[in-house]
Amino acid sequence: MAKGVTPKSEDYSKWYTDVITKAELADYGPVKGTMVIRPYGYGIWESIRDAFDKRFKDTGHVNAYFPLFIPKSFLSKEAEHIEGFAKECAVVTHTRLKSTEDGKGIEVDPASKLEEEIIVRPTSETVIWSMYKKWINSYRDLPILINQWANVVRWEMRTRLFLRTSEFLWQEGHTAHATEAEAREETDRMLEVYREVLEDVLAVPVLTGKKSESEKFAGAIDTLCIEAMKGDKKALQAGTSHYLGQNFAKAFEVKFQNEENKEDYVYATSWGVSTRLVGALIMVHGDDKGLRLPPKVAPIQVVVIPIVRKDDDSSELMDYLHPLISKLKDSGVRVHVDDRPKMSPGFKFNEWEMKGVPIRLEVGARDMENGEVFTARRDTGEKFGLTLDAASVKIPELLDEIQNSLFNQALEFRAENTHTASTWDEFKSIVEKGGFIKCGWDGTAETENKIKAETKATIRCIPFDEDPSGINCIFSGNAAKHQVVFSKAY
RNA sequence: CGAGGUGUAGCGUAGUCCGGUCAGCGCACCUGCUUUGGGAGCAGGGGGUCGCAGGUUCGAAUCCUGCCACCUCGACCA
Repeated sequence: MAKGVTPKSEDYSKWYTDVITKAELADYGPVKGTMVIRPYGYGIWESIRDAFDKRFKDTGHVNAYFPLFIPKSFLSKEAEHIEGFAKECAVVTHTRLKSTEDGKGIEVDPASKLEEEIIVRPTSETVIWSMYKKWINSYRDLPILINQWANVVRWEMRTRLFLRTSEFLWQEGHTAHATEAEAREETDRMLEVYREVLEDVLAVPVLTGKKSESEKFAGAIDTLCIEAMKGDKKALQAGTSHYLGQNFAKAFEVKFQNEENKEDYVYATSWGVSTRLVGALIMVHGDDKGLRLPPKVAPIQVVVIPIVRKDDDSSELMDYLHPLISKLKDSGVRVHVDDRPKMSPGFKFNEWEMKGVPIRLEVGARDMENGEVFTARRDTGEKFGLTLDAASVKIPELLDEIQNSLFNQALEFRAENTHTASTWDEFKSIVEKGGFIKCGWDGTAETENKIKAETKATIRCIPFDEDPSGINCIFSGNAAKHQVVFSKAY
């Protein structure tokens, strides 16, 4: 591994890609805009995925899998929806390759052209609702609470590792309900699941709220969202939960008979989070030494680095450590012993710091004599000795403490960079400095567009706890309809 | 699709103006010895059709032509 990363303050986006490549989270794929998630990065995703999956199941959902390929005709059924995705769909037009005339190359076989082209899913609403039509007849068939873990493809022009790639992994929940109230309740419930996982597991504080008309999902009635603040003070949409009303039910003619024996269209929701969350994790917690992982998602929570000098007996050291390591493992701590020979301890320290491991234990002859392990915290950089006996109890406590400390650091950072603006000049100067801006908005798309054109800041959300009474629109000066949060976003 | 820029080893690069011991350097990699508490040292070693295809020339990484690829910047996207 090469030396350090570009400092955050010098070039934030360079810092970001440096951390990803040097911590071996991901690499660029051979096709532009694609990404290989390497084992260490995938390990983080697995922790995130498992945390969500458990909560989805706990709230009554089941997993299923729908096809990657969608008939082109499906995409024309919900006008707004297709409008939103048309420009980024990959299309399958042929089904075969053949050798070229000279036998040296390979080319598309024109004879294999498809009658109806096939779309690679950019999201699965359409396939799923085509199936729900077959499965739903009566209110007794409802609700349907299905989630799928899948890859989707959105042919993006400008990509960034984890934040926006042509193909990404995600989870998409698609539920069908008999009443609007029930569907809206589901939308709220899943947003709350997202908030909880982000804050309690990823240690990323988020704002919760609703998207404005122009920022909402194509095809939704309402889009609820969680928004995080990255280390560059810009906003990152971390998850969305949509109330879709009867839009898709009408497009796919999904009707059911209700308890009064009347026919009605089904009410829908969809909600998703993606591998973008790995990017959020990096940007929210990382520092100039690399990643800092919250213990709950860290593939390795404690790394042990034995320090073996020339005449030392390494097996003696391992005997010394063994009881501690097995006690930690028994209490569910993910421990890794880095016993690679011929690598200096200093090199290992830096490497594991780059990879964001929360706790490092250095153990050599000196510690053995003292009956200690030398402990270093990744979040604060603090170092101290722990007696061998105390360590097995103290380390799990320390992991909890680090989890909290990372959350609190991020919360503090957000608080420092969240401002209230009451005049347009004030607004503009805060946009310059970066951060979230709380202010009034008259509720019109016109105002929203003008603000975006002039400052690049967008409405990130209308927070649930807004209080628009007595304030005016930051731009038009009219009475505010909402109190919103503006920010530049990724 | 509009405007710039770059292609030399896995990565980063020198050389290109002015053809000729220019195919070199750093990192990484391999071997050996000495090391090991914050990115070890020394010695030796492997690896390159100089983006591709033509052309000019006694001779091309270098000059000419044509391709190709990628990067950066401008069009409501987890």
